[in-house]
Amino acid sequence: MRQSQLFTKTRREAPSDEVAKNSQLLIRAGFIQKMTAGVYSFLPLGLRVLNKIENIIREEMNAIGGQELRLAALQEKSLWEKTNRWDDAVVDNWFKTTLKNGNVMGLGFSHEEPLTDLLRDHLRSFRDLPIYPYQFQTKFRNEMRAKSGILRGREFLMKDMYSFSKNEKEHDDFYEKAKIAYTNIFRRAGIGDRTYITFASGGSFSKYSHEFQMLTDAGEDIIYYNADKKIAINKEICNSEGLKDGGFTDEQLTEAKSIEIANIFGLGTRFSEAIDLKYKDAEGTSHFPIMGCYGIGVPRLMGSIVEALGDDKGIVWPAEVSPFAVHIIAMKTEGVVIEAAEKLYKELIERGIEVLLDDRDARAGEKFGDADLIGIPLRITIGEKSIAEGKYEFKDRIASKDELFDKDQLMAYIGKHNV
RNA sequence: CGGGGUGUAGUGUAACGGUUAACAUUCCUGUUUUGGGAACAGGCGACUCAGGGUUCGAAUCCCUGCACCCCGACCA
Repeated sequence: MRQSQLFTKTRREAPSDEVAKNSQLLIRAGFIQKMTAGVYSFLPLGLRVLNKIENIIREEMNAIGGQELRLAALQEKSLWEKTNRWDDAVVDNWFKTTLKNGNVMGLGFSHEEPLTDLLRDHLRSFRDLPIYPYQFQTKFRNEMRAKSGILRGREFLMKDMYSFSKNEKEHDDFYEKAKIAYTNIFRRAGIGDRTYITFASGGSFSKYSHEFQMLTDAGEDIIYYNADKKIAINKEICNSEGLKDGGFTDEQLTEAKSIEIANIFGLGTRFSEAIDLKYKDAEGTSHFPIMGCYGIGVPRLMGSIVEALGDDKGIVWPAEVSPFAVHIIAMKTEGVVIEAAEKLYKELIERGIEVLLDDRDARAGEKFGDADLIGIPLRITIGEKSIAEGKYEFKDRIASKDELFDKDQLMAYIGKHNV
């Protein structure tokens, strides 16, 4: 991509109503735009990141047997009445809308009901289990108060997986696999070192659940964690009973603010019973599958990465989620400089590397400033100096200065850090 | 949903109840520049959120609405 053709532009200042670091940087760098409170549009750069994150999640879900599908966003009343989740007194963040014929429909805030209902058409025998359908879908939640940029929106993309198992053991085995998959996701997204599997309350479905909490002051939760053992417990259940049930012994626990970027929990047979989803075992007896639910808010993960890694100059993207792998800065728009930059640009693209080429007619300071703000991890500066030496000026986003590489070194480095 | 605050060019800010609503930046023209947000000159861009009211006169004061932000509660 040529930066001169990118329709988004950076800005020096964030709008005054944006207070959160994640949305300030993402708006300034041209990744997102706010439509209204809690509702953001994703621009070309932002969508690239969203798609990168989505693909990491997809790969990890597929790796543990997930099958992707896509349910409808519009939800019908009668189905949700079966599980007693239609009434606004029970679920207070529904968005509801009325059809021309007067029927009321809801915009899905979660999808346990429609998926369970869908499976009534496909699940017959114990041979059909276990199954792990999942989707990426826009969720609508009528939050009392949207806040913190893209960390808590009223409309957001979510990956939600649901597991259907024959028995508790089968469910537990998968639940553990899901934990590992999630751990892989956050490691690949560059925040593994500060994300903790956190023993937490199970809400209305089960006594306990597991949250993936990333340490950040921008978060809304408080957890107690132990960095050495990589364990944590949510403050809401950090009492003698919770500690005992979570298997905590006498670890030193540190209190910290954190954000819940994912949550997994067992649903038991609450939904399969209410919606009457059954299968027959080898003896021909009917049973309700044991269900589990595994969610990740995609924009929230994106915002959390910005919160965690961004510095005073801008965003710092980990390699796997960066909108581009390499940012080439052409110091001039004419002569040998732009020729050399174009040549490298094409060469890298031929090697399958995603490159953003800053070919704008702008001054060096502005280009470097924008590059820092946009946060692509690898930067190559093409100018007369290095061309004369036959070298490439290379800089990691978080390094303090450039290094001079020859072509082989450069390609080797990019190959090693490109994903 | 309770409490508090704020709405002025694309963005950030200013303007005692009193000129043609100012400054910076962005953007456009031109000249000179060209390795960490250049200099000069010129120019575009605002019914001051909406609707009422007070006043000789309202961006400014009052009322209503809407929107946004913050704190809290809530977050299946």
